[in-house]
Amino acid sequence: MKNPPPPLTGFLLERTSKLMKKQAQRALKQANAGVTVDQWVILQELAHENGLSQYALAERTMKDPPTVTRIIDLLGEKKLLERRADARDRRRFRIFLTRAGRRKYEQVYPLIRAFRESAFKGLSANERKTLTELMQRIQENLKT
Amino acid sequence: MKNPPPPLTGFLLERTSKLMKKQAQRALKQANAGVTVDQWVILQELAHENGLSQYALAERTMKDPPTVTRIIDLLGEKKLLERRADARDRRRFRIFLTRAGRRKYEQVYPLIRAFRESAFKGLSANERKTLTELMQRIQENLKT
DNA sequence: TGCGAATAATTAGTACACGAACTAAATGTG
DNA sequence: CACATTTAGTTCGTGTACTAATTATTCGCA
Repeated sequence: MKNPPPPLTGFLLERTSKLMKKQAQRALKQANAGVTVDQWVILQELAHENGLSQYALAERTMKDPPTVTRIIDLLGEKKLLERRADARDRRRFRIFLTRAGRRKYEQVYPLIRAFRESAFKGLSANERKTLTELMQRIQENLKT
Repeated sequence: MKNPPPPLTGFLLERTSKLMKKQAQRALKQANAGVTVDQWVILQELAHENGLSQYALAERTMKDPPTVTRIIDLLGEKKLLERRADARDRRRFRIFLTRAGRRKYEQVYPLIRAFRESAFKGLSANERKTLTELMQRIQENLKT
């Protein structure tokens, strides 16, 4: 059986996003950013709203709670953020960037921004909008 | 600092593909397919061309050689494929589906097909084409 | 008020991703 | 032929993903 390769529309998306993540990771490493892409996503959320709970972070980053726990452990070891107990709900932690964490965010942000620019280079505003819409519709289809 | 969330065009792609993979995984599990998505991708390539080397499989599936090694180990344990030495190049293995492997492929394929249909439901042929083109252009941008 | 259900976070176990370093075999060039 | 280079595959270490199960706390509601 030697048919032509199947129409990999499904994996086209996966491959593209995988490639994007890999290249972003390289950019971070080459710049000695000291954080991974996934760690940076957490920093980013906190930079925009400090004091989120781990569950909130998990939702916003599309990661699972155990994954967030681990990433926060790692970022905590690097002193980029800290857990503080929530006074009202003792099950919960609220996560805060440290000063070093905010500095890290501000240092790395331009890199990520430049990376995104290069990834979407040549796409018109209209095409970017189309892309966003298509992604949203696919996500809707999947959220049965 | 409580700005609105940043424009996550980069992560939109990642999130969509992550969601897609997660749901595909669930579909496989619910049907007791006995293989993961990544394992299935390998089976699929072999179903279309049996006897590929591990490097060829790595390229076609966008996975790294160590990853392919591990997945092939796992599929080998399940007796779905087997390594055979290449007579001409003793460094190389050629990977062949077993009869059980081919049966597995044929059993799982309709599931995957249905899943893809549901993911892209409502997208016109034109939109699918646009999506493919945009993915390709982004990939080109990244392959510098 | 009390007790079952839901929630926040963690732990454990398996699978995948990726870089780096390694082995063994094949290839190329002088 | 000799020796450096390349290639196929593996091993190792770290980081991420997802499921299931566990603990502690809070909520819902009779």
